[in-house]
Amino acid sequence: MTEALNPGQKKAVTSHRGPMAVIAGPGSGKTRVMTHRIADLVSAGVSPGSILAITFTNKAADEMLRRTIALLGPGRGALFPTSGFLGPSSLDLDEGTPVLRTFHSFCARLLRRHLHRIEPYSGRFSIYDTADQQQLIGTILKELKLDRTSFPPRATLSRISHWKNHMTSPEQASEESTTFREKELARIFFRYQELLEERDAADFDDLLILVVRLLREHPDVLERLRARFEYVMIDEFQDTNRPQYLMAKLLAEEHRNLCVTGDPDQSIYSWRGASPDNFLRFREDFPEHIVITLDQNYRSTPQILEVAGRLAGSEFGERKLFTDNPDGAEVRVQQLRDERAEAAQIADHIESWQEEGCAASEIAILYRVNSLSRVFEEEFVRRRILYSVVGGMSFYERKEVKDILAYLRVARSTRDDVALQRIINVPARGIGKVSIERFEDAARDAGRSLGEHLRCLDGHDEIRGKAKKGLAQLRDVIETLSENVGAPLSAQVAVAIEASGYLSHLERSEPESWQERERNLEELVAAATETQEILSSVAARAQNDPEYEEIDPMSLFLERIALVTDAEMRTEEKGQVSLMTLHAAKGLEFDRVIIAGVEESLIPHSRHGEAAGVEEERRLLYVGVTRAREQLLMTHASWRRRFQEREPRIPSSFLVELEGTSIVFERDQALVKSSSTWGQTNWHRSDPGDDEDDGLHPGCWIRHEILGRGVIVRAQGHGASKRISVRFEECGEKQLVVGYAPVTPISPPDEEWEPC
DNA sequence: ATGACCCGCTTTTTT
DNA sequence: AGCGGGTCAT
Ligand SMILES: Nc1ncnc2c1ncn2[C@@H]1O[C@H](COP(=O)(O)OP(=O)(O)OP(=O)(O)O)[C@@H](O)[C@H]1O
Repeated sequence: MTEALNPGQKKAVTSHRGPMAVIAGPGSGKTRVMTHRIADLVSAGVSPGSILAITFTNKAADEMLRRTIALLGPGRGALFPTSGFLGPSSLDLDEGTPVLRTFHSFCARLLRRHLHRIEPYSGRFSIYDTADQQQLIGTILKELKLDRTSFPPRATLSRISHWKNHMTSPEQASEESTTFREKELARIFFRYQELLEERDAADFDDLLILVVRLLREHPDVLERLRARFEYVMIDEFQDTNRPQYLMAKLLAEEHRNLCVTGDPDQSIYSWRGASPDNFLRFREDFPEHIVITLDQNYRSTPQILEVAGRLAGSEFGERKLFTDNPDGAEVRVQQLRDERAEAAQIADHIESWQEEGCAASEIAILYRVNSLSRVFEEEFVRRRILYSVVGGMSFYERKEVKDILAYLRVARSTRDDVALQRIINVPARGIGKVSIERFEDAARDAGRSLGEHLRCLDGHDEIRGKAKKGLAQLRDVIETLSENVGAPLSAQVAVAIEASGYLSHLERSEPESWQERERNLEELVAAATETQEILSSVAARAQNDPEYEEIDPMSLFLERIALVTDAEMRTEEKGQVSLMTLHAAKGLEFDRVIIAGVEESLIPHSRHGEAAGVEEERRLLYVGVTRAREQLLMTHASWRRRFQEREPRIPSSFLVELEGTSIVFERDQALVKSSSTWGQTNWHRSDPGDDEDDGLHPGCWIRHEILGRGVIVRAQGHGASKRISVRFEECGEKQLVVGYAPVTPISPPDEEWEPC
């Protein structure tokens, strides 16, 4: 198998030693460089096992491994089996396989082996996901007597995560805090970290931070890893954070073979502590590095790139892209009446594209927030369009699945109190709020975890009667599960469902949906079986490796569930349209892309983080636009249902900036009617020079086709992109873009209508 | 003291 | 819609 490389790519692929940064725009072949470079290293005789390649998602890792094997050809590729996430469990061994993983999965695997060296953790540490974290915060708020309205768990966690991603310790956070609120947050942070340690648990941020600590505090581990991974590569470098960079630096600063690829213009995860400033740090720490820029786009038509370029504007995109690709269809922007009309229109497009012969798997619908997927799903089900939603509410986030997983976690570790709290009275065993509180207090006073305290239940009697019986019952269930830890994974899962009496609980408490939920549990058993099979085959292959060290299967099973989102596990079936957020679309490409809900307050989102601001929103749309190969369509609705209300919507301000490109703007027919200020002409009247009096000044009255009558309170800008704030009689103040909003100046209403 | 039931708030993006 | 927090019947 061979694939073309341009001179820049070739240089990047064949420069094996020394630091290198490949900085290039979308579709310029960065990912292709990564795969070819791995293959080239191996062809040059480098041991595959000495290559560490970090990708942004697990899916990208699998894909890269697959492509590398294909490049090497059947003889060579067979050298390293496709083991994916569950692959060889001990990273220090198995020289035959390159390690292709995300930072998080790489770290988790490393910590399984080495975390016992950091007090007070063990190699069986639990990984806490967002739900676990939130539960922990809930516990802490109760303990510190803070209320959840002033410290919403979500926001609290994001503050804590921000500190952690900047490697700020709770002590430092407390010192730096000036306001009362910040100080309280720092207190929560302190306790949060304390409890994680007590519970032998790591959250996602800890996985990274603990590895940095491990490498700093244990030189022998660092030495071994440096010797093992002689070539380090990182993809999507613009979206790495502090701990990730430190880790890369620690691994590579001696041999200096660090290759990073990325595109600052596609940096969209600053809210997670990521920053393209890592490129600057790289330049300082590896001053002898070479920079390779690629500026030819192989993916998209000139029409799509024109839109991308305009979106980038002068803000970014100094790396101008050019393409030799032939002209394609015009980029279109469609306005629809409401979200249902939008979904119907999109379904129409998909049907006609499929008739043209476009494969469903080459079509993607992208949106800013997951909640938008629902209306599409409903429409697609009705129209029998096959689709698959990437992300959103995943299988492993279902309540029933999380409950059973909690049983498995409790059986594995007496320190995992979040898991125990989750199932202490599920199914109901007569242990109520008050009993739980007493039990927790007693455990804390005794200096024990809940799990330990439950074990020696008979030794104390702060709880009696029904609740005590319930606790004893729970203890016995956990006992049964613990005795089973050696059994095959699927058997362990089955026993958890069985011993807990979960099925009858479901039937009792979920009269509507118990059947579906039961099916989910069956699927969980099946997932365990599958994991077991993969692990057995990995173990079989490693048999002649005397140093092969097996990590317990349940740890790996739970780890995979925590770190590999279910979208990534789902085997991609052909013939399905993909639905996902703009974030999830990063790094992917499709023949035809529809970006839905391109409306103000959605993109740019009304609650974008303050640090990165609207510019990150702009980059996000830029990422979405540049996913398309042949055809791009953006839609926006004039009305959108949110919660129970129907809200009027105005088009994204980013669309206004796209006037004057080859984009075709189309309005919903039902809205066109006869309004004189609304028409094609508006689209081309953005020149501030020929500003005629449009009758739209503060104090003037207007009529909006949908919103009714209102008075202008503010006006900004000129021509079609002029923005006005209008106080409507019916629905309060709204912002409108003159070029989009169907507004007509009217004379002020008669005085007699005014209240006197 | 427990648990069934109702109400109000919430929804940005994710490893 | 889904969860925590409240109320009320057992
Ligand atoms: N030298 C080349 N000749 C022809 N096609 C190429 C070349 N290099 C890359 N491509 C193709 O261009 C497309 C984009 O490449 P790739 O995904 O590697 O880009 P990228 O830089 O990683 O993009 P992004 O930053 O948007 O994720 C792919 O379909 C790839 O096969």
